[in-house]
Amino acid sequence: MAARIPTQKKILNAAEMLFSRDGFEQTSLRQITQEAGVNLASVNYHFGSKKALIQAVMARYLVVFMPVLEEQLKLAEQQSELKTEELFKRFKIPLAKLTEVNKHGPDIFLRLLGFAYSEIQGHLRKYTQQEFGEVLQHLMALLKRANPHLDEQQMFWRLHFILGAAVFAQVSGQALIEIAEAEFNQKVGAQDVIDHLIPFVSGGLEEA
Amino acid sequence: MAARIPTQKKILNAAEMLFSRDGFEQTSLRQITQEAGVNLASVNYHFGSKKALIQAVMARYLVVFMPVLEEQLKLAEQQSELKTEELFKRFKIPLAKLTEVNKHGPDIFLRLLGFAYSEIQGHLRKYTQQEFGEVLQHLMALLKRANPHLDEQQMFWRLHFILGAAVFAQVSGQALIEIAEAEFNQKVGAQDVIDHLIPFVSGGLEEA
DNA sequence: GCATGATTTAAACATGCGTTTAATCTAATT
DNA sequence: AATTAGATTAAACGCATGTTTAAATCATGC
Repeated sequence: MAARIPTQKKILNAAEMLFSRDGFEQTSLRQITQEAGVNLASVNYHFGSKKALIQAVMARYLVVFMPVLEEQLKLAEQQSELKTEELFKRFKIPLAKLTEVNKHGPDIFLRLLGFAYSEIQGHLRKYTQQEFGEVLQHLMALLKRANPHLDEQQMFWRLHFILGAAVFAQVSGQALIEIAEAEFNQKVGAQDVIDHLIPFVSGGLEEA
Repeated sequence: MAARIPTQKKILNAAEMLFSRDGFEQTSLRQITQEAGVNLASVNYHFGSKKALIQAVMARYLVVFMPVLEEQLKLAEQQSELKTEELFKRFKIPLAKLTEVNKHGPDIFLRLLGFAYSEIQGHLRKYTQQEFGEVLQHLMALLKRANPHLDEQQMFWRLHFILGAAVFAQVSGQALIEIAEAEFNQKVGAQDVIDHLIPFVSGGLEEA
């Protein structure tokens, strides 16, 4: 018993935990390797660089998340009437799928994504844009169909505001959740935050 | 002629330019002092530390912005009917006042504020909260009056989403503005971004 | 059971940061 | 003109980071 966990997985798990808690830049390789119980040099041996490790951590979730999201958007596309809020709600399905990667997969992934966007590291922006670009354009097209009363410029800015609200909610997430829990005396999960977020961004986008 | 500019002001100007362009953490004292044409050690001599320099840069704008904002909120308070969008629009007055500090004062201040909130440096969070806390609570109370249909929890989360959208818009600001200008063939200022932001956050907040 | 290639290890490397030091220069006062 | 307090300077300090090195260890196939 005590199935031996390969070094790479040990590193990925420790990195994921620390990245999602503190952010990419704020987490050092020394913290990661200590947490993982492996040698400092093994990150560069197995992954090549910190950048590559970050991408590997993201990849574990993206390969699950992306196809399911794309599938959901295709389903939405086939419907005759297209409502904004319904479109956003479809994000919940690929998100829920991430529990298969990790019990707290959805929470972790959203926080990672938040840091990926808020830390303006070029390589990460390029990477996520590369991974997300197509799907985001798909989403944009559908949102335009659902909101024909908005012109290109309004749509452009509002989409980025939405992104900002979502990212900020995740990055400030744990601190905010703790405040909310203390304030309202009830447990709050990342999923609950999403449930608050969806009507907000829908209302903001649809506003005349 | 060629009125001699004191070292402190040279440092503040250079720091402000670099901080608002790249963020606080991303800007080193060596960059600042080189840009200002002064010695590296003079920052610590005149300001004590980098932290203190950051606060000094913020202070030049806060001392102008805050009293005018508070004044506007007081005016809003006296009105019988309180509309969300009108409340947000009142931010434009203290913001416009910042042109007295610097021609691009509003743009610069908003970006600085964005970085102040997105970079989770404890001391900055504490500082801005200390400066802003009272006014933010004032705003929160007024928004509650304008939106009696929302419960405490909805209000809590939506306010933070709004903050996120605003912060993100400013931090990603220059990149987004450049994209928008290329896309729509017209000049875009930070003020224009605000004009797009206000209906979005108003709609999002009011949503049933 | 040994040879070989993959892995792990401790140590050093190179770089950049904020800060401090101590000497030098400047300008006003006596 | 000498003194003195303030301002500036070049250099170094101490620390943390990601990365690289080269030796030691491990595991696997013959």
